[in-house]
Amino acid sequence: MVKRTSFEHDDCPIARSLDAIGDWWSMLIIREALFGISRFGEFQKRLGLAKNILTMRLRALVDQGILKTAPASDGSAYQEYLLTPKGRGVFPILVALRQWSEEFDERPEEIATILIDKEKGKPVRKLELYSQDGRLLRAGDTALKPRPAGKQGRRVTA
Amino acid sequence: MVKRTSFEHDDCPIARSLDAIGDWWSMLIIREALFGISRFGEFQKRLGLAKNILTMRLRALVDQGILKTAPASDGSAYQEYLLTPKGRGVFPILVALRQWSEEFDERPEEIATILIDKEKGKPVRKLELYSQDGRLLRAGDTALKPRPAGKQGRRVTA
DNA sequence: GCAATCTAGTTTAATAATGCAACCATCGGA
DNA sequence: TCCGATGGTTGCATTATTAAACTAGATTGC
Repeated sequence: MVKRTSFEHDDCPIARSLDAIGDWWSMLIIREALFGISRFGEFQKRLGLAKNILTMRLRALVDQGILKTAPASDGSAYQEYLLTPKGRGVFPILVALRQWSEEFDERPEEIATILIDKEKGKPVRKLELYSQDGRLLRAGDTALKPRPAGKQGRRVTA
Repeated sequence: MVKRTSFEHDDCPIARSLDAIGDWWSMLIIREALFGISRFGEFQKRLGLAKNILTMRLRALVDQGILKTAPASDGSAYQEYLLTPKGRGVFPILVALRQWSEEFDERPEEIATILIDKEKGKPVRKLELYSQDGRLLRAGDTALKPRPAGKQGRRVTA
């Protein structure tokens, strides 16, 4: 059985996130949604994906509480797809992906857009990870600790 | 997963990142690598993926400059896979994925690990996005600007 | 020095996930 | 009522992913 292995029940939070939004289209759909896209047709036109795939992705995102459907809003009798707080919470992930590309892509000149802050119109800073007492942390400065309460499998996957 | 439409030449940096590392396994391979895993067999054992897929993923990651192969190191005559700076640059993306799961997962009690800073042993802060003058930015506070068309200027690596 | 085993793959066959195109249903307007 | 747009669904061909079997060189045991 081939069964695209699901990470839904993995105890690694990264795997769990990937299970939810770790495919090519879901992230891009959320990206569009963050820019205000809400209609089926708009998603389809801007992303250029097959409609059946879009149908499935939207349904999955709704099922997971990342999007919610609302009955119309602009007069038309159709529905629209709106981000929930969980969906808006994906924003930092998208920023991280964007910044990685900006920093390491071999042809950054092909990147068409820059993320700026609306108020000043200047590029945003790089996302950075800090300790609770304010030190800048890099990968090597961090470690994983088993989650305290509860006892469950020890498959400590990084 | 069919003709897996490639985003390689898309001008959106998010799409470009996803094209490079946006599949389940690549991210998880990099996650393991960040924790020091470097051998084929170790990756295979810890991730439980098919070996042929691992072969292809490792090769793709090497081709993209995310991993590099080094001839042995622990004595054995085999090779190992080491992260390049580009590979280590994925760290914030993984942190973002982890934190999204921690914040929004429906069964957070199933998450086995917590990311702490080594020095103090305390959980890290949440990744946050700041403007150049230090204001905390949310999705709605940002916008996209076309990249200043132009010369070969160095780019937004800030 | 020979067999057993470990490592790092490749090959194969089956199955599951896409992509594309065509089809269907509903709504609003003329 | 007919027409076009929106929001899907269905079929079919293509491709990806998988588990499992197989290979070949390196290492270990004896």
